[in-house]
Amino acid sequence: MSAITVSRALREPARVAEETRRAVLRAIARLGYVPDLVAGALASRRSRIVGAIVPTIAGAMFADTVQGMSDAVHAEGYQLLLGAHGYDLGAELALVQAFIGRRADGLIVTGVQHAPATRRILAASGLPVVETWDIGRRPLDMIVGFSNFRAARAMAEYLLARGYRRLAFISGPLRAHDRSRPRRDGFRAGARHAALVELHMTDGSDMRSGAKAIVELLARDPKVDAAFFVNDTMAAGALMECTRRGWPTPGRVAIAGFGDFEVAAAVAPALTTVRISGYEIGRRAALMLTARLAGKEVSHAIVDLGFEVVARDSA
Amino acid sequence: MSAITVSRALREPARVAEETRRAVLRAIARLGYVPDLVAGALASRRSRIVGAIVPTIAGAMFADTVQGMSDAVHAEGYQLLLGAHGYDLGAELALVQAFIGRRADGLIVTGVQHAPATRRILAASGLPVVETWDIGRRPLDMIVGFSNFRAARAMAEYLLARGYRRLAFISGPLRAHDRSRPRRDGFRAGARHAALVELHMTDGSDMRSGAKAIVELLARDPKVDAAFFVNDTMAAGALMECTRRGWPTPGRVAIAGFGDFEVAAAVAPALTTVRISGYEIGRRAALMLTARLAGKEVSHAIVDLGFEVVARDSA
DNA sequence: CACTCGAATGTTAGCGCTAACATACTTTTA
DNA sequence: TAAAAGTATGTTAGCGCTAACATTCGAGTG
Repeated sequence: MSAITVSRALREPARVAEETRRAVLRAIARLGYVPDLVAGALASRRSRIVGAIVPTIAGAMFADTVQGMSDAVHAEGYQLLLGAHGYDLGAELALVQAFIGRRADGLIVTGVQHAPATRRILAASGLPVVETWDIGRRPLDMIVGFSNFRAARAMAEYLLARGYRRLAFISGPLRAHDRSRPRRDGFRAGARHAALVELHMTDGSDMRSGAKAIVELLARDPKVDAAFFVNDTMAAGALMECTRRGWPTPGRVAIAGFGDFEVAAAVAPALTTVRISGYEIGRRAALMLTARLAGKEVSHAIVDLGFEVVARDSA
Repeated sequence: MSAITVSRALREPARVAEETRRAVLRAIARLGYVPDLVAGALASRRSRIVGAIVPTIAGAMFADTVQGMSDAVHAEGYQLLLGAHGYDLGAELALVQAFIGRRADGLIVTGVQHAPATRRILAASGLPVVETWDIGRRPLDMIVGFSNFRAARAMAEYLLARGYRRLAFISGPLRAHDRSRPRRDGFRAGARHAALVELHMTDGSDMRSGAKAIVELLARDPKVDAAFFVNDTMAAGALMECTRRGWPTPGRVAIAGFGDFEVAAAVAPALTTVRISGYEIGRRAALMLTARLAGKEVSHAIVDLGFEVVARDSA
């Protein structure tokens, strides 16, 4: 029995006689043979590896997305090579190069902003790429996400419709290329007929930072009646701080978040937020990629998963 | 200039004349050459890939660990191949096989319980392995974690010392091989002189499940005066539910969690919990592995990161 | 019954790199 | 000053697999 027969028995069972296939499987079990996928990848020029790049894994935001990618990718028989760039476009470039060097069959990246060198290398590689977590005008290739601008604008409109008149936008550090910026711009657009205060915390976008922010905000401008946070983690932190200080929400100040993380529905009062599904973004991105790799025509190369303003008790 | 010179210029710059090295780098930049790490891995029999297997990526528990592994692994010039098995030992086996097939240089797995076939294959592979999130008597190879048993026991002792007399242990589904079991056993051991109620929710270990659990618990046994949850997520969910119902914590019932997740310090009242660092577990595991791969003698193959009962307001 | 055809299996070459050994040339040392 | 020891680069072979092209053989066809 030659090597190629074993190879075929494992990869294309239909092209091998039933009896041969069974003999191969028996021999493999007996010998504990584990096919070398590295050698296979070199010979076939397909690695069955998907590279994924997120800003950060920790935190509710992208952990779900990574889970979605992981689930979908494994279900399709691929492996997930993961990298986090910490909001550094240079680090993103390094990861893209490393993943291309690993001969990943396709890449999933976060956002639509990339260093020029990154765009160039991706284009030159000819690999299928999915951008996520945003919808841009000219995607590199495929894209799955939603409009951060419109989502934030919808929240501003919701707050105005509820009668709030002096709004605040609160974010963590505003990096050049994260999702805070379009959300701020969208919120500004929606709040253009109202007073708007902006506060950018420099020390993170976590619960502690949210707690600090709401105190700082109301000290600076006590008349603010509704605060929109760039994510639910910050918003929940702020909400808890209000509880601690006995400030009723929305009585003293209304609070809204973004993301509909698990914590949003669970806090008391429940958090008004914008629902988007990080898991679904990851899953769909992975499925689009593997479908393309399977030679299927991906008709919808731009998938807008949309968003939904979820009205709860806090605003 | 031969291929090997290019290879050396990139991998061992010191072994190539300065001038040659510069010429190589110039040519690489001009041609846009990206070394094929797959071919390199095949030839050198080292892939510079670390395989990591966690039960789940979503949720505060392991996302931090994955982040820690990712950071450390990239800093050492490795790539992270990630898999999640969803608490299924068969899926864990499949991932181990896939990662060995990918010729990962080493593996990081979660927990100390593995299918016999998994242990066999890992041993046969001869790869360095780090187990995490627990401390076992006979590790496969290296291990970094803490004693879930002792941590939970310490919490029981803390609660008794605070004067609580009727304790409850609340977890999600008790799987054969997750960290709930040693925590339950430890809590039992610490609570042996007190009344103990156990409640295992079948529908998850998230905030919603925690909220449901506390209601169910007090309906079943109104005299319980302190409830210990298997993780902070559940505990925070319960805490919020109490707030919602106007049950003072710890007035009506004391609540304690596990993990010292971000939410623990942020909720009101702040959550009494057991502090352990998921990030540090991931980071240390990765560093131990890469140190071993670099040929360094890893003297402490068993790293107990310990734990700390953090007394806050809820218990 | 020679012939085509298709199913099952085999042979050959090569994927792009690097380990190991070889060579050319320079510097040090006895 | 010739041998020894380094420094820089090159040559060869092969890592373990699979694409592409044989080959074999039995079944169906005219």
